[in-house]
Amino acid sequence: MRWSQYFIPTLREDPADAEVVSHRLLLRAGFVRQLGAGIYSILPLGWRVARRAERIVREEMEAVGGQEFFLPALHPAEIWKESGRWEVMGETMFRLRDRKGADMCLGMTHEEIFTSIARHEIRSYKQLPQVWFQIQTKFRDEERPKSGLMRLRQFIMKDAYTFDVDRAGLDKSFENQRSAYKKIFDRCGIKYHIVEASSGAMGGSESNEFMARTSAGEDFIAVCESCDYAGNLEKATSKIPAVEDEAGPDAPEEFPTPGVRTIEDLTTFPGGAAAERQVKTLVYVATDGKTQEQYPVLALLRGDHQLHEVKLGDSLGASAVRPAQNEEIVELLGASAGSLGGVGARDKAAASKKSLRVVADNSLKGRRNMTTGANKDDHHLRGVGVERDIKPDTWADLRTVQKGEACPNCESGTLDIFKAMEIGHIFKLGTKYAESMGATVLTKDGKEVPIVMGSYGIGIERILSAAVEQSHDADGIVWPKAIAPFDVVVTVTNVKQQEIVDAGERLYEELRRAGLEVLLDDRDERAGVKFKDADLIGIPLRVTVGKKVSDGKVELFDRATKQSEDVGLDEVAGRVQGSALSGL
RNA sequence: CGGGGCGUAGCGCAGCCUGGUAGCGCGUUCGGUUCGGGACCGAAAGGUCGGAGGUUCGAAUCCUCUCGCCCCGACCA
Repeated sequence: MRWSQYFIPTLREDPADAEVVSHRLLLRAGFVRQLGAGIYSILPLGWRVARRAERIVREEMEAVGGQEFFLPALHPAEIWKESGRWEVMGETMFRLRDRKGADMCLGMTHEEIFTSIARHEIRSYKQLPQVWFQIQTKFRDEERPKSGLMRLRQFIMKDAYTFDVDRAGLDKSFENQRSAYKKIFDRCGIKYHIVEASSGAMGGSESNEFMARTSAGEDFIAVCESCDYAGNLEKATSKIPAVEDEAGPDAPEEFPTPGVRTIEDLTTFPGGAAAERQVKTLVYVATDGKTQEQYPVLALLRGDHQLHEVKLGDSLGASAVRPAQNEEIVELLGASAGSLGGVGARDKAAASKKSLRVVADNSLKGRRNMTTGANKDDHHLRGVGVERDIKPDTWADLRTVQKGEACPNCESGTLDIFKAMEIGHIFKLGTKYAESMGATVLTKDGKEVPIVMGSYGIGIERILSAAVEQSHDADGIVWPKAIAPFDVVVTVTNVKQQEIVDAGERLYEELRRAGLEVLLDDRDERAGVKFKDADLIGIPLRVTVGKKVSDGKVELFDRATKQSEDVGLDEVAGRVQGSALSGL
């Protein structure tokens, strides 16, 4: 490609609307342009990168038996009504009507469509397993599109689905996908962590997220510094030292605590208790995942621990949880936040005809002689035994892991916590869709069973964002070699000097013949402008053809290290080729 | 959806408070000098001031409505 003819609209100044690095650089370097909130046009340079990423994805999918489909983005409502997700997806689904008034939607994902193909065509265990995938545009009316290409309303996704006759088959398919994903992100030059994730109310027994570390990420993950343990904060656990309690009184004792509202207040109040000797009592309202009924929940934690709301929701099988309003709390327990406790809470709630669920964090197991609110304003109880006096309905992991705590998986490691963005997610779906949509096969012994499915996604644009987030400097993008828009840029420093131009042209041809993707900067611009632009768009290698050609030399410049070296014209092609193929 | 901010030339912004013929920088075009890290001089083109309605002799500026975008929060397979 000749730069003079190629469309690379670089911007000298930062676009006002771009906040995060990847957004800013992709815009400035001419890879994308915004059309609307969460809707982007991908320009030629950006499309080259996307196509290279897709190619890697395709190769690795095919390597584990994946067969590529191309499914519609426009779906009739019926199929979504069958799986029950026409309602579940709510406002996130783009909906429209055709000329006859029939409900339609734009696909957010393709479980339904693939399942419908499977149920019509797959009848026997002999046809399984199947691994199907596509690279397709997805539409999601996100409440808040943001951060450039990170949260889009229209985006390209590789979605794969596996179909197996039983759980064991699914486990194997899942493992195949997992290893394919590793290869994909390794090849793309993205550093990632595989974390255990909450599969939410959508069902599915197990899911792994592939998370790329970046401050622009939307999730927090906890990662062990010495072993390979990693978890999304909504799932991560840690080992914490146990607290030894002295034996307390035989029954809780109430005592007045005027003005005490917080855990902190009580630690300094005469006759109070240290935070780890208190029971923190939080009131939530949960929405049941199946019946959609709302009910109150008491979440109990150690005083110095923080609740993680997703964990609470998961422990209840709830589709949503929210903190209760103060009026609701008073109605339920007869006291305001600051004086709440689990002792007798169920009875108080029953008096107002509410059924209350009490969930306690695992760290409260066996604890006694603790202090907590008395459900009476300005009063607390001491000498409370959690099992003896509160009797929680459920024990669960509710607390938010903190940086520096001990790894739950190894002996010596501690956890680091940082932000990351989700670039891939693999799920064991099980039989959820097969059952609701009637996709069954006959087993060896003639039994009809639902197909066991897995679902696996990768956001293509997110590969671009993650790569830029992780690999850039003050001058611009530094593309990983495997997905760079070009392998090398040949910069002709002065197009008015024939000798330089001729040498550049010859080199351009030679490199192309060697099978490389080459960009020839043949623009009538000053050398400085060309260097700045080349740095900005992030081509891994630059060959500068300048005055030294009269000595038979050009300059080889490494974008990542900024090292340059004089190389003889006869050996450049070999050097460039070697470097371009050297992977990361 | 709640809170905040912003829509003025291709891009980045000023002008608005206190109404009176729309400006700056970058970019673009032409001429010249320059030519290895975003050159310089000179000339020029380019704007229904997001849209609609209103107040006024007169609206980018004041008022009402509306559309769009960004950020924070909530939300999120």
